[in-house]
Amino acid sequence: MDNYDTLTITEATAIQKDLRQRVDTADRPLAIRLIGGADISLNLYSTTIYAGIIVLSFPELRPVGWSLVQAETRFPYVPGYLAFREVPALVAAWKQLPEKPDVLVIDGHGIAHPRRMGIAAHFGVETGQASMGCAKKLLTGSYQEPGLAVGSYSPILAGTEQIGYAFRSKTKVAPVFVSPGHRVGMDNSLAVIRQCVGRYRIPEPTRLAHELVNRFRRSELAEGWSAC
DNA sequence: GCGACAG
DNA sequence: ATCTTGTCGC
Repeated sequence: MDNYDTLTITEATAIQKDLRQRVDTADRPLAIRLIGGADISLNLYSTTIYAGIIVLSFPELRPVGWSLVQAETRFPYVPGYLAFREVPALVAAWKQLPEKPDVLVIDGHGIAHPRRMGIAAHFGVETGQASMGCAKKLLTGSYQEPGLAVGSYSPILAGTEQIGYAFRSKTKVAPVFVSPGHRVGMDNSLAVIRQCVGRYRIPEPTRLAHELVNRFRRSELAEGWSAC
């Protein structure tokens, strides 16, 4: 229950079904002072992963610190089971943060997942922290193309159930897909991401986290915690 | 059975 | 996920 490396897909599926019963996706007033971005980086064919979390002031979106952790993963990348590969390292990076952000945006989906337990929801339930997902590609569900103007959005549907939003972060550019993780509601997830848009398609939390872990993988940064 | 398939 | 330069389009 602590090491995911030897799990079978059947066992992983059972864990997702169990975690699903504990997710809290109710909308609520969010008072955000700090927001985090989480991502991992790796070399092709390597079992070593570089996980990182960057913390930004909100709503200014200025980096205030980060946490980096190098780890080994045995669990392969299997669509629908990304959490079993990346969450352990992200949790280690999370625990290392001296001050936790109010909401963590993770690269990947929240409940926009076949069993409503994508990496962001999984991480949130496991740590008890508010989290949401922001992915570059759809995993499951369908959506109508949002208007071409920045800020446009449309719901991601799984039958009649809404599981997220397709959000246009840049005019005439492919949308990003956001969804609640834990302790963040559907509308909350959209409101948060709207306030995280900088000059690029990828919202600042995950964009900066991606940049961070890549520099870490290339040995330009050291493992551990650092303030900006 | 067939196609789809986060990072 | 990662490897990479130029090039098309607004």
